[in-house]
Amino acid sequence: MLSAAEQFHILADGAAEIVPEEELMAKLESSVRHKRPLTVKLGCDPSRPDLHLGHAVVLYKLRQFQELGHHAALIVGDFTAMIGDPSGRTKARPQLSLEETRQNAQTYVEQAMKVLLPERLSIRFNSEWLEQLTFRELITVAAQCTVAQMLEREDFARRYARGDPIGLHEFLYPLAQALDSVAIRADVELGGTDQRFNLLMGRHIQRFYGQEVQCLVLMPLLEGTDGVEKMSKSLGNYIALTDPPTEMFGKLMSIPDSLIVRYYRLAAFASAEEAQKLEEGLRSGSWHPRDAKAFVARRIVAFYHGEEAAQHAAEEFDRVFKYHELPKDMPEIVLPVPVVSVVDLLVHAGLVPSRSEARRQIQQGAVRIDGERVTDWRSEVELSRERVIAVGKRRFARVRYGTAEAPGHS
RNA sequence: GGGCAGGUACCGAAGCGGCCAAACGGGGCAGACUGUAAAUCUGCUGGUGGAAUGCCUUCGGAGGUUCGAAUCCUCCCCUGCCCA
Repeated sequence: MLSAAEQFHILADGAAEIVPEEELMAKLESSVRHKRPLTVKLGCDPSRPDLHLGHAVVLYKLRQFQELGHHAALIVGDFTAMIGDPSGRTKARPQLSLEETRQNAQTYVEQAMKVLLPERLSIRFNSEWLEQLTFRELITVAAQCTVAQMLEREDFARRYARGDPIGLHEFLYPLAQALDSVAIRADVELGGTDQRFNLLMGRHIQRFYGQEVQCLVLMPLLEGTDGVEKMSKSLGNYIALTDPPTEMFGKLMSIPDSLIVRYYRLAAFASAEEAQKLEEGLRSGSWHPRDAKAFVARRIVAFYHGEEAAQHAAEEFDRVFKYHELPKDMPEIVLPVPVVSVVDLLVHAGLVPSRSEARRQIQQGAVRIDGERVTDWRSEVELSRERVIAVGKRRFARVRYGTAEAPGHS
């Protein structure tokens, strides 16, 4: 087992903030002394079971705790997910049935396991204790906070100032999360920096229950592929852990140069030293930004899909974008008619959502068939031989004529 | 419970009887430029349509007035502010 100081060094690496540092150090020391692993909590929201690289930043930190012999506790917020957002305003918290919650939790865990270790891991559902909570107890807990304190939370403050609605129950969610910490007697809670308030509430409420309070390890928020907003599914700037290799690689290549080092650090889990080397290389010019980005992308893809897939994805990417060749594999569509209009072709191939959109794309010169740009949307295509159609730079399909019946199975 | 201001396309926000599928900005998509990008410039951005001052759906919901409504009226739902 590593010394407390060595552990601290590893754990602090990459963290945006540790609150408070001395306390974590003390906990680690006591852990080493008594050979008692720390319980490290990470909450997860099963209403959105698709994990992306932003989640991975925190998950990886949790894994580091595991590697150091500590115990990871994944808390599935099934209770809050079941309640949802009664006002129905936020789509972020849809109301889920118990079954949906279970299912989502399962896929969540499956995806999380791409980063976490299966050992020293426990998965708990917070309905286990929140369901039992009495109204009396809820009021007692709620009494530990003032409205002014709640309004300190940045998004509440902002929404309040803007005159946006805030549901009363929203004030209860931080408390629920804090009660999770109480329930499992968390020593440490992990989260993104945007979770600071909620995690601090855990300390507050733990103290109320006379427990030793948790430390916070806050991880930086990873920007999405747009390079500005934090990565999130609703903004559509995310890279999912389940994205296939080529797609993952492609998305990674589209991030702005300014994020190369950051992604290397946060998404490829490079150490501070490695990141510094890359940064210097970029500055001195010994690393071409494009190559650096590909290097980072490859390392990330390799983490989730293996070295071979990463290499394949990199080659495929070069083929399509660098040398403007066709991708090796693209969807193959079989149409039951020998001749179709280009517009129908695009729609049926699923390359475009509507006929109007197909027309627009053609008018804008985005459509190519066998490399030939299509200029007239009224033209027709003969499918006596296989055709390769491309819409824009990244949408491809191989289309040929044949009977519609796929190998039947029902 | 009362008063006031609001609810418009993916988001923000104009429109306030016909010229509105609805200005503008953001986002998205496409083209040019590149290193794949970013930045920049340009175009497109409800559906249908061999493209029409056409048809269909859309401006919180339901009715109504009108030749015609996002725009006027009635009721209802929702949000914010103020008062009680």
